[in-house]
Amino acid sequence: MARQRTKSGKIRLAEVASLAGVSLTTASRFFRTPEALSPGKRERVASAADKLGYEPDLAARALASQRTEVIGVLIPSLTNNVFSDVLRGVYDAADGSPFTIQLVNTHYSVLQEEKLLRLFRAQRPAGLMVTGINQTPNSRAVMQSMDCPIVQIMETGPEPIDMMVGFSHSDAAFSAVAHLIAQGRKRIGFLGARMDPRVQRRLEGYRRAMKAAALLEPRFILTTPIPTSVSVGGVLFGDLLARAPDIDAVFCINDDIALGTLFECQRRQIAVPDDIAIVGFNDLEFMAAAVPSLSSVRTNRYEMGRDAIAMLIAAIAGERPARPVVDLGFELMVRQSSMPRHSP
Amino acid sequence: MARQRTKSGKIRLAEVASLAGVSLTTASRFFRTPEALSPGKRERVASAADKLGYEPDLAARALASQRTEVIGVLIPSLTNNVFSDVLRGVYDAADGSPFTIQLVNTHYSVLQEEKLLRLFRAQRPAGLMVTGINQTPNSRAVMQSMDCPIVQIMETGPEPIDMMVGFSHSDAAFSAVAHLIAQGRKRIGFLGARMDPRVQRRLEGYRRAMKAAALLEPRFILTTPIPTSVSVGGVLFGDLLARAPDIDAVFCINDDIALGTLFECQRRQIAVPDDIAIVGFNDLEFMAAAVPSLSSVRTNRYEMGRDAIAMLIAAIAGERPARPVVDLGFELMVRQSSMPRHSP
DNA sequence: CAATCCTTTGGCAGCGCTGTCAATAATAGT
DNA sequence: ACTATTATTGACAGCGCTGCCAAAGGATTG
Repeated sequence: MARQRTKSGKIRLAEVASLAGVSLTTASRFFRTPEALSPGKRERVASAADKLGYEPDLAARALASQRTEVIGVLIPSLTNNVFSDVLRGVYDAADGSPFTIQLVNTHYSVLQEEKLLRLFRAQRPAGLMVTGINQTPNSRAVMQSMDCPIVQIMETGPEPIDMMVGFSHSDAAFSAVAHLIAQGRKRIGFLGARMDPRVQRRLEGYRRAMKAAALLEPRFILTTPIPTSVSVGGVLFGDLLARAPDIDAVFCINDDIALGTLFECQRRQIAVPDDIAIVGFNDLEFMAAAVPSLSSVRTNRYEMGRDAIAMLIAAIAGERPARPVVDLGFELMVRQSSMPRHSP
Repeated sequence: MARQRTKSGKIRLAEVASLAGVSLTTASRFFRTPEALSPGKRERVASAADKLGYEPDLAARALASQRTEVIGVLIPSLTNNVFSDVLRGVYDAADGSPFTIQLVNTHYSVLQEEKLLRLFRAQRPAGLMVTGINQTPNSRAVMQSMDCPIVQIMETGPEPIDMMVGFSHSDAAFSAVAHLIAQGRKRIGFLGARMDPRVQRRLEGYRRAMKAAALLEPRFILTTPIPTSVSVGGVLFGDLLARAPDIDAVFCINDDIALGTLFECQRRQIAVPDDIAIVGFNDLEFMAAAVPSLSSVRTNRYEMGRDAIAMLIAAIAGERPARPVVDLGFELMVRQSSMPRHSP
């Protein structure tokens, strides 16, 4: 009898086939197109595979079929807890599917992104998920040549490479600032850090809302390229106050900055919302628990990751979505920090 | 001339070889053992590969060599922001190496862990990183049969499967509670959620410290199986207060719970630290920024992920560490929330 | 100068699986 | 009953690369 077992003791498909009394081809077919097998053989291959504890060799499969079951995921940062929610959705959606997530970190660098895309292309992924819509022409070209479904997440915009699931950061910021204006706030600060493309668009939304109310003043806007954190939020707020002591509200580009601002207010005995109103962005869990509770713009991060991967998996199976661009929207969560002032 | 280019237009190694004027074997050797090539050929293969933009086919390589350059990483949760720091270290350490991280989520389930380990084994990873030390006998058996370096992280303990990098959660908790006792606190609550093995050991450390001071009382201990969050922290603290209104300090199993406790104190006008001292665990960034700043036990999560992967990569290269178990320790960060009371 | 050893190179047989095509069996149509 | 289809199955040739072994030089040694 010919060699059945591989050197390493691993069970090969040939062994399953011979135990089931079928050809290698039929055994292989059991895993690819089980419906093409007669019920009898299907059953026999299944039980043989089960009895032997067969696990397919993915490398051999990938080589022979020229396809993989890998979904490449490009994320700009692992630090940012926004992405940890997205990733939860990503992994949850991939769970139970045959697909494997291959996560890589671009560190907010478009060159790194280009390099990683080339690397992915060489491995023929089944699908690809990329963050944002600001890919370089080179990156777009690489993706276009990849012949696998691709989904862009976090934002929506014109000219999707393939599919998109996100929301309008500009509109979300606009609505937050419009809310503050509606509450009677006039001198609304903007606190931004690590000014990535999405944050830039939030700034754009802020500008649009302020300009519409004829309240826009450059001195209200304070940004820094350094990464965000709660401490940075406190420092930024302090700096803003030094520059524009008359502000009566701040829109923070994320919740860490907002929490840092709240702490700084507590430290300086500034009453929130009576002296200063605060609105954050993302609506992390702690915003509702803070004292006072902090207003924020809820974004659907988990759903974004989950739906993006689900769309990808469907597209890999040939089911193109009806609409390739999905806008998950946002919701303004108004809490104590941006409520009307107590009457004096 | 024989087929050079693969159907998909991908450049194969044979093409590089012929452009460089060497045999396929030599070209292959350039990527495996470049030092075995004569400088001249090495140079020619390098420039040919570069000119053609050659990217190796990893599936073919894996199949032929019976090895992969994949490091499997098993993490129990993607929600827990403790792990996002670990993962940052993991990905940073893998960056620049030929190794690829394959991340999977066990959802705190040992059965899931077992299943995932079997799946990994079938793909012959180059190395493996698993969380914690509470693997089932089955899981240990699978790992032992895997013939690749394995590192356990988050904790230290006896009988490493192979290597370990972590710290003693029990000692860390002990030192936090001992600190509170040293500050004159007598009725110290314990707030725990999602009681995973590491949290259990923190409880053990708390018990040890309290018992040593003859202060241990069951009513001080409040735990819940539900996942942690800031809100849950607030609720737990409220419940603890209802049960033991006389407590003068709380040790929280993580910083989210601690922050929730602080907020709940603010809500109830309980003075921190005068009425209640608070100590958290992990020392997330916001702890220092809170008002009052919150004491915590600093754990080296980033370093844990980074060092674990570095050890793995070294071990794959044949460089076994001098000591297979690395204790990264912890540091008690004493801040305002556990300072002495103001004199009355 | 021959014998020996080391360095460098190439030929070749797979790695475990899938895609293609042909063969056969079963079913339907006339 | 006989042919046309369709449903099942199997044989076989690779997928692109590496590991092994042998060959060819070159250097070294006695």
